[in-house]
Amino acid sequence: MTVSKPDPHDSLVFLTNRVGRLLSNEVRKKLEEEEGPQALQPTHIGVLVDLWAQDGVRQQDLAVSTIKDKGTITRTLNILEQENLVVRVTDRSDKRNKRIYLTHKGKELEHQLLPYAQRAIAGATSGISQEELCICKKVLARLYNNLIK
Amino acid sequence: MTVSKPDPHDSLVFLTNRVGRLLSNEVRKKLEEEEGPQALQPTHIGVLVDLWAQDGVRQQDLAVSTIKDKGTITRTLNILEQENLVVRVTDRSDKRNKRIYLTHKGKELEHQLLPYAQRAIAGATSGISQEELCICKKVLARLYNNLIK
DNA sequence: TGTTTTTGGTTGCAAATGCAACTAATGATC
DNA sequence: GATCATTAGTTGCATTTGCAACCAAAAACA
Repeated sequence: MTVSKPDPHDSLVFLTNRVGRLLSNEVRKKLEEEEGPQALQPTHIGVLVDLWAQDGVRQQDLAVSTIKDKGTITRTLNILEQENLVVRVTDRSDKRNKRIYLTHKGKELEHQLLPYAQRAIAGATSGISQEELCICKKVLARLYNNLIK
Repeated sequence: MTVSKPDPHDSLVFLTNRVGRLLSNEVRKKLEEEEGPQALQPTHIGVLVDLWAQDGVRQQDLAVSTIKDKGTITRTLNILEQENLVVRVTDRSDKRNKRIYLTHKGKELEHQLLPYAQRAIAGATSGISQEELCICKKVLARLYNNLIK
């Protein structure tokens, strides 16, 4: 009986990781070309992305949603706070919690960054049909939801 | 004119990065549950994955294909060599190049690791139709090919 | 109410990473 | 053939990361 050799490059684990990193690099590269050296690390942007979806969340929530250690979140927020992109507000009803809010500058940044992400995606998706792309995103979203719980 | 607020969570950049990391973590977790603490880091496995597809390549090729700094590859290979998973062979016709070959142990590892990856994928893809999954992978593969050149 | 457990956030430490400077080998140009 | 430019790999350094130990606040329980 013949068993076809499994191709790792055909695996979802491989594909999502590589495409993810390549896309991030692409965004970063385009950003640097036009805006000069970037202080913001991928993780910093990852945290911001989650805050853009919803702010006022706790550090612990960010750790879970960004899939990072909570110590990493602490330090990332130190930097974002220095850059005046976010503020930490201690929860008065439960002083263990710190709620993270975007500043005006932090909210602005989304609009600045978005075009670069869109351009990177546009470049990468050229020659791929809209329907298939749409299905791909739908599947990824379902994978995401399956995995975060 | 109304512009719908862009949802970062709907972006390919976001989805591929998160799903990729979640899947990798899943594999790692399952692996540790059954095999105890793991010495191999994600990057190490990433290099191995490329070697499983084809070995005898140069360090520089690995740096490009794994999307990592070449210094990182040097150090990763130091560890993989210590673990007797790969060997470095200086190219006789061009002494700058070192060709990386899998050892027997290195080749074996693919078969050991694969079930964990497959189980992680099976868990994540439950409830998703085969066709859609197939399209998703096809699109990711095309994105990958668009991005690496 | 007093004690124990749990939870959110911070910090120390060791390992990993990207960048830039460096060395060695090859290729290009004169 | 000597000199200069390029390429592959290594190394030093500063930054990032995850883990584990820690502290403070709240919850659970007696």
